Amino acid sequence: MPELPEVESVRRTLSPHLLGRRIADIKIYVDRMIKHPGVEEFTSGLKGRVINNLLRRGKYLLFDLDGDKLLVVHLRMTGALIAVSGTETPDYGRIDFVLSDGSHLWYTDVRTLGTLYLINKGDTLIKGLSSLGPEPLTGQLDIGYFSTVLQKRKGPVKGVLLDQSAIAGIGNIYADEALFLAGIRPDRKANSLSAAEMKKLYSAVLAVIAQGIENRGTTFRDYKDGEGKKGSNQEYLLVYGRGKQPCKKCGAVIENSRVAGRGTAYCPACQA
DNA sequence: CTTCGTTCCTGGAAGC
DNA sequence: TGCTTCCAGGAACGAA
Repeated sequence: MPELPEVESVRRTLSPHLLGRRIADIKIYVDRMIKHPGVEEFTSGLKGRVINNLLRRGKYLLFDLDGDKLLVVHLRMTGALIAVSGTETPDYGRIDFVLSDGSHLWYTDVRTLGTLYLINKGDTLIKGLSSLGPEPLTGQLDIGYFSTVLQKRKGPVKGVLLDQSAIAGIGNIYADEALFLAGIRPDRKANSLSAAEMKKLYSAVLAVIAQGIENRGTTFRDYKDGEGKKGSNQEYLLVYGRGKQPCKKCGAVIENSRVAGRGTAYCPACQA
């Protein structure tokens, strides 16, 4: 599942293939992922635009186009954007962006849950994008804000980490990993954390995100970067996907549970 | 305002 | 072996 580190890895690997290129044509094979505007206007609005920059906000990829337009892509669960130099169609290819140099940018998606939008810069019609919380790792997310948000919430702390309007970019993998690193149970009420625990969790969030980017993302099932390559962070996961296996720190059996509506893995001995 | 349940979608794994 | 059922989960949405 592409979370902040995966989307950032896509941005970095894709950029050299796209910047300065013009979108010559678009072929859409699954209409329902185009959320705004209609498929016709989406296609005509993109044709001829130059990709000036590729940006990321939370889990959203933002293609900065000429004419003050933004192509916004959210990969959701199984989406991928892959630069392809030849004419071959990748597996599960859903949208084909034909570029001015003859290369292709393919949007692939097994489950077709991803979303694409073409908007004007400054538009706020994508609610999930305009209501995003602060970005970790760029100094936007500070400990004061983080503590205040946790103190205000009565639900499980994991739910706050997953809430994109509270903090941008954290998904199920990095939430579980951060909570393990901080030694905090995922189902603890957010407002029950001590100041020391909040600080520990804050540092853990920054650490797991940084490590994820350094390892070019976690390929648990489907994730691939902009060149179709897998990440390596899955080799370093401590709890996610490790249910019923021994904890790498203490040897206790990692437990699977359900917190905030998500599958959750944690160590009952290391996390309190 | 928060919180929770439902929905979307496909393929792989588990169960019978 | 082959069929059916369940599960993976990010975000939008409606309801409490």
